[in-house]
Order: sequence, then structure tokens, then C-alpha cells
Amino acid sequence: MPELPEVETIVRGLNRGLPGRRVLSLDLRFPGIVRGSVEGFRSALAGARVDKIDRHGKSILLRPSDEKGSRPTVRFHLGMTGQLLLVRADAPVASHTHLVLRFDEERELRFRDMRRFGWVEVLEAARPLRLGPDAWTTDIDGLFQALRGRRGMLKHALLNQAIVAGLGNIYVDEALHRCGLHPRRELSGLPAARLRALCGAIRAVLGESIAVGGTSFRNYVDTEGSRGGFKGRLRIYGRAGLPCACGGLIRRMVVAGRGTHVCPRCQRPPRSAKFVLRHQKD
DNA sequence: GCTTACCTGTCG
DNA sequence: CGACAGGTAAGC
Repeated sequence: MPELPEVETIVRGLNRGLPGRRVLSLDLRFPGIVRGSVEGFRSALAGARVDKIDRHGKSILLRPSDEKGSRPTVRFHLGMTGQLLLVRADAPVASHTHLVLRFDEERELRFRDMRRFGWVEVLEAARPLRLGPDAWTTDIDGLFQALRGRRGMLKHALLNQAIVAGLGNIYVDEALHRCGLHPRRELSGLPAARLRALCGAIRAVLGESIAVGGTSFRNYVDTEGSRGGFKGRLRIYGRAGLPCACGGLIRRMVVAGRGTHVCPRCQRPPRSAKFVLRHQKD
């Protein structure tokens, strides 16, 4: 579900309420969301104080501590339909609520996930997250370097969290459309200037979405249960059959196994020998 | 590369 | 009823 702007909005909501709060109790209603040891997860949070919540890509990183110092980081990943809600402890518990954290305040943290693609885990300090640079970095040149020289279709590379962390199906389609690049185009063949433009478009579209609380296409809500405002600003995602700003008709196709939206007029299809061969039949 | 699997819900 | 859904991992 949530991509970088939605996760960023959630992290901001968590940081508004949780730092300084102590975990009073933990109700793990569906232990299947825990990766690794369930006991390790319980003890990582039991009695801990929340210092702050960070984000890298789509990963939410809760930093706990106690009297003795900092404790291992707890990572939340929201998968496709995950939600983190701050709600009054006396409010009824909604369906698909898998984890409840109670704090020394009226509101508790609830992790809901209808499809259960999300997870939580305790990070071992030694093992690094295998993620590329955060896609919303101000270091545009770092983004450029992470992508430069890689091989593969643009869409596939941008969805690969180990190359760049935080983009998903919506914002990949939006960023490619903004700079007139076809999702099937080969990354390694891109002129440097066009790759730089792509990095700029990624930064821009993520920032614009964060500014209005992300995109609620179906399930996404922030920690207060509010929907994001970016859906009406999407230029291509979910708009198959509608006209692009250029007047072309937006098409839907499958690229890298994902539903993909393309304007055939402003996103030129690739012209590589391989691509031409494969599509000569039609 | 593509397909499948993990899940539940919604839409046509 | 099948197709599809904001993600990731694993299998040819």
C-alpha cells in the first residue's frame, strides 16, 4: 500500500505523539506478523521508552531505549494494506488489528493489515538493511550515482528497493511520465542528462505528495485515520482511458509484473533492437 | 524475464 | 465468477 510519501506522513504522525512515551503493554493478536523470534520482539519493546521514529524508504524504524541505554531498533513494514493508527485506548478494535502497543497516555498504537503482507521485526545492530539510498534524499547526485550504470528496464530498477528505497507502483509511473520516459526503456542506455532529470522528477513528485499527506487510492490513511490529498493530483496512475495533459490517451500495460500507466504520446516507447524484435509480430 | 506465492477485499 | 489491488520473496 504505502509508498514513501504515505510512510513519511505516518512517521510524522508517530513522532507527534510517541517520543518520550513508555510502552506499558503489548498485545500481539496475530503473531504471524513478526519476522524472527516473537519473544525477541516482545522483549525489545516491553517497558521501553520511544526515543524517535525514523524512516528509510518504506521502512519505519522505531528507536527504543531504557535506563541502561538504547535498545535494538524495531522495524515496521506496511506491505500493501498496512496501517499504523494512534487511537484512544477505549475505542473499539477494528478488524485485522494484529498488534496493539499501549503507552503511558490515552492513545495506543494499532497495527492493522488486511492482507497481512506487512511485518515487524527487531533489527540486529550488525546486519545492515539492504536498501538503496532513500528516494527523497536531497542528495540528487547520490540518487544519480545509485542508478547510473545499472542494467534493466527503468520500471524494474526503480521498484528495486536495493537500488533506491521508497518508490512503488504509483510514484514510479508518475516520475517516469513527468520526464517523458517509457517504463520499458533500458536504464543503462539513458543519457546522463535524462537520468538527472529523472532523479529530479522523483524528488519533486515525492515532495509534492508529502506536502498533501500522500495518496489514498484505496486503504491508505495516516495515524489519525485521515486520507491523503494527492490522488486528485496524479497525472497518470490509475487514469487508463483518460486523456493525458498532452491530449494523448493514457494506456494500461503490464511491466515488471505490475499494472503500468503510460501516455504513448509523451512517453516514447524504446527503440532498442531487442524491443523491436520482440514486438514486430503485432 | 516471467510466474507464483503470500492474503483479503472490491469491482465489473 | 475472474481480474485486480499501494509489496516483497522465491522459483524456474
